[in-house]
Amino acid sequence: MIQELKQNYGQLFEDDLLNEIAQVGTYKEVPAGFKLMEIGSYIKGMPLLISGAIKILRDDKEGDELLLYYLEKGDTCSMTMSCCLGQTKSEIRAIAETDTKLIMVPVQKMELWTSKYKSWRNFVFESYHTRLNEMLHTIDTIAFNNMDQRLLNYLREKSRVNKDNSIRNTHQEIAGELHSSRVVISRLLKKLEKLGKIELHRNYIEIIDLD
Amino acid sequence: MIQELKQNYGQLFEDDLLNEIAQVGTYKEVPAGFKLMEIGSYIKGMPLLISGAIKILRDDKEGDELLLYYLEKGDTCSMTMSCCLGQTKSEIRAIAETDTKLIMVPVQKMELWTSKYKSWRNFVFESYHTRLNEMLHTIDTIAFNNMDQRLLNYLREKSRVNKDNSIRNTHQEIAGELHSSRVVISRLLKKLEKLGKIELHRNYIEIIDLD
DNA sequence: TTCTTACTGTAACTTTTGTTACTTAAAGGA
DNA sequence: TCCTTTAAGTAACAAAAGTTACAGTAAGAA
Repeated sequence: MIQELKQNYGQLFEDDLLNEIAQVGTYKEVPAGFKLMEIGSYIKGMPLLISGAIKILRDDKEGDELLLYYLEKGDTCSMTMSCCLGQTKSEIRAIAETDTKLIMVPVQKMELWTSKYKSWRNFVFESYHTRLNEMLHTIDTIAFNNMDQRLLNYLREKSRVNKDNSIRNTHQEIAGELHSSRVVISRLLKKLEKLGKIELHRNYIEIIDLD
Repeated sequence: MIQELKQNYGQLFEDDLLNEIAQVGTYKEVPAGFKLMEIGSYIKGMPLLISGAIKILRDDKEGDELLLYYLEKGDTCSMTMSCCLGQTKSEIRAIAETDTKLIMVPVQKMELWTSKYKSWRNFVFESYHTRLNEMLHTIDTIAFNNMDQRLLNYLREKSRVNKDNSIRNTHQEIAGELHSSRVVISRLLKKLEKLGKIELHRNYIEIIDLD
């Protein structure tokens, strides 16, 4: 674990902190689709991502989903930190988008490290910063774009985080993450196919050119 | 200023910190409508709200607005803190919703206080926490609700923040903050009036019962 | 192989939201 | 007072998104 840590967080954290993390943290490998956090559940640990990607989702009362953003290598979950302080329940759901390697750090250490290590403090602030901006971006997308534009963004992002030119999802699943309906998504995808941007297949979508 | 500080932040901060704030901070009273922050501008200070309310707005490329949330007594602007660290430009616009009293703290002090005062650190984290949740709530509203529901929420919030049963805005202004069009808002307001929830007048809306 | 299930395509229709255009009316200045 | 400006009401239409229903087809199970 310590090599993984040094490789990914070596420039960020001082050695003392790296050692502490190695001592109390647990290394985990989770497969794509693994649920790391459920809405309403209490939070035991804070994830430090080594590789892979985690998608963060929000639910409405009817249980419909909405994809907020992805966490990637070097990211942590600001929501988790945020919740830890208030001892509140999770407001979001976290699911591994790809096979993911991460280190789980017990939340109790949070406050201690925050006063002890400047680098940790900076890391935490930096995380909040990127997360707030990510949320702003999410709001922009929802508020200012039509569904066709949102769908394009979605395909681009998904392809990027998965490092895969094929989107291996059904239209139903995509509709869920965009909080739309299957028929609407099928319709718009067909339009994109006619524009030569994608190719539709059963269970996957081949990206041709999304510009 | 120091009384204002003690009254509003006395339980939160230790005396040393209160004194430091009093030394370097500047007390300000701004009238409703005053622009405190523009998108793209650099940030000089961090606001600590004493009374009143500030609305935080986001723009799209065409210059259309969207109301994100209000800052109130005891709040500060996490976006500002967030920007300070990265020395980046403001992503949002801040305009006084009501006459507002606040203390402006130079951003240079941020980092120092963060390591020096535990109470400051907690305050900053707490701010991030509430702001992230506020953003989540904003996303919920936009993504999961129709315009009529959003309008209802808007009227409720506005009335609460202004401590006023009349909404003193034109339909045009409301449409702007909800990122909709005047005609749509007029239409929905008329529907609410017919339901007996509000009364429409020129330049203001009387709230009857929003439940 | 056949059968069943899940995924996709598409038509027809509804609802919601946005747009254009025009009218009426209130407020405030000259 | 009249005139100008701005706000609000409304109709008619257009576009976007959601819904229902059903058909065709690929994939995997029996």
